[in-house]
Amino acid sequence: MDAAAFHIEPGLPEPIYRQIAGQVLRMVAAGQCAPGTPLPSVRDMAAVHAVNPMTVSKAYAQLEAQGVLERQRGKGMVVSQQAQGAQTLDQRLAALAPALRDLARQARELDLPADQVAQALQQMMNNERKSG
Amino acid sequence: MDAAAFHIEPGLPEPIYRQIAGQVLRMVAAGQCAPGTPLPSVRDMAAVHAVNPMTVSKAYAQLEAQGVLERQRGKGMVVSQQAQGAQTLDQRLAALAPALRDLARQARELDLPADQVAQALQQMMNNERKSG
Amino acid sequence: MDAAAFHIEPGLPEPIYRQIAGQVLRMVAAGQCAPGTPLPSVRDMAAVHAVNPMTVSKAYAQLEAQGVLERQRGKGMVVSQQAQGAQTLDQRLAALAPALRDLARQARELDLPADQVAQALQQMMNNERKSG
Amino acid sequence: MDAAAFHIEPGLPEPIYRQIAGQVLRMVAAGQCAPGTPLPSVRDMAAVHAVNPMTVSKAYAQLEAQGVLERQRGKGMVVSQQAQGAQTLDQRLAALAPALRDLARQARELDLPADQVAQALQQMMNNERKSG
DNA sequence: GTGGTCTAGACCACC
DNA sequence: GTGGTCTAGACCACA
Repeated sequence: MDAAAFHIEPGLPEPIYRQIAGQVLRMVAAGQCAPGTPLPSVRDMAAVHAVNPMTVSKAYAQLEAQGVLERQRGKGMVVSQQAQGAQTLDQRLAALAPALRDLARQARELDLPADQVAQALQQMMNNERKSG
Repeated sequence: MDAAAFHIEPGLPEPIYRQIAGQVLRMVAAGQCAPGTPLPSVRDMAAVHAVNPMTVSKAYAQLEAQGVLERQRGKGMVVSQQAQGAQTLDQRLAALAPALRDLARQARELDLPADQVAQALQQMMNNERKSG
Repeated sequence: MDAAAFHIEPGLPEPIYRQIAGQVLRMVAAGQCAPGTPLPSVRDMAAVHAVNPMTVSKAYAQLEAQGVLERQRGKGMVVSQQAQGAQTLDQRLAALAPALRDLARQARELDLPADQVAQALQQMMNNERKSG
Repeated sequence: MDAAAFHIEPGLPEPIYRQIAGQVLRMVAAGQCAPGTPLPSVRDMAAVHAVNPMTVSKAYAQLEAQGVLERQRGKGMVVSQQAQGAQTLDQRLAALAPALRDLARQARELDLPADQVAQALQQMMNNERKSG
């Protein structure tokens, strides 16, 4: 897992440390990084994204407390052995549910038809897969 | 526009005053309240949702600064004449785009197939239409 | 003194009733209306400027309390006999002093040279005399 | 930019938070503080001027919404990169125009000669430069 | 250390 | 009746 693989946007309402933690969480859940996979060092991550090292450290510490990461003395953080990676599709969909619910509420307030919104989302995901 | 028509959830990461402002914004954009429509008084809104009047006032003040609301001195707030209400479907979809983009990114990180996510969203919107 | 001679702008930070009272005060001080001169009726003033009659009434009441206006039963308000009209130029300049002080502070914060500001003000007054 | 550089007067009709915002605006426009310049912390400003922190915060929030200030999370507010600082003399004069117009109207209602008023203003500005 | 949010309550200004 | 302003103080989130 390279530091450059992360996408961080300061100025977003979501705090930086949570952006980092969220991405790690989701990538682990998707099975994109097996137990034992090393994470970018705090120093690297901070340098690459021009962010305060304490911010990166906070994200890692939180993930460690959740049991998603493990600290290997002298080596840094790695994905925990007990991290439940490669979850089923349903489990991962469930993880997305709150965000979906919030979006659905906003769409309804905008009086948008369900199929149009779903279609727009699908297109956006396909485009991102190609470009991003 | 009745105070009870608003849905406020404390404890959400999104601050209350922004929840209110967001809902007004979307309802105006959807054309659900034409220019001149009066808003619930600060005191009513605060009482109905068990919230501090200042919190409601903050939402209104922000919308006034954006030109969405107008203050009628001694009477209350109304939807501004120059507020761009009843926007086209495309405009409203565009207003939802940032939220869609964010969701798409999360879904991709969870390695979820686009059609599945879109389908889940559509179902959720249909269910909300019945219940909510 | 005709109702149309007044210039009222809602939406200005200065409250409407004070705009009215201020104009009467200054016009009396300038000797533009002698003691006994009748003022526009509350009803007329309110109709002409699309303002709440209570707002006009409040301005008049305040001026009456200051001794600038008198209520003549059945006839309406007139400029008071004891109103000190036609003040000297120095007196009238003194009345303008607070506003001048505030403007001077703003100009200083904008780092504007005194002569330029004074010149701009003089031009603006001359132009207004022609047009307004 | 030091907190002591600000001049706040409670009891003035202009609310305190607007006094602060106005001064920042004018100082930025005058180029007295370049983009990136840090502002006094909310707490400092509040303490120095014996004002509630929320009042200062309100001024800053409003300026941030206008794009004049930027929030550096965890650090404080700085003058925005996109803030249009160091405006030309004409631009700054234009910023003063509404205030000038209002003053001109009052002076005209007092039937004061333009040159006398302009002279009084110029003297006041020169005196302030010495003392203030 | 920084700013943000919210509360409770007071007082004012306007219509 | 309406909203606006300010205070005092608590608690949170971020870096």
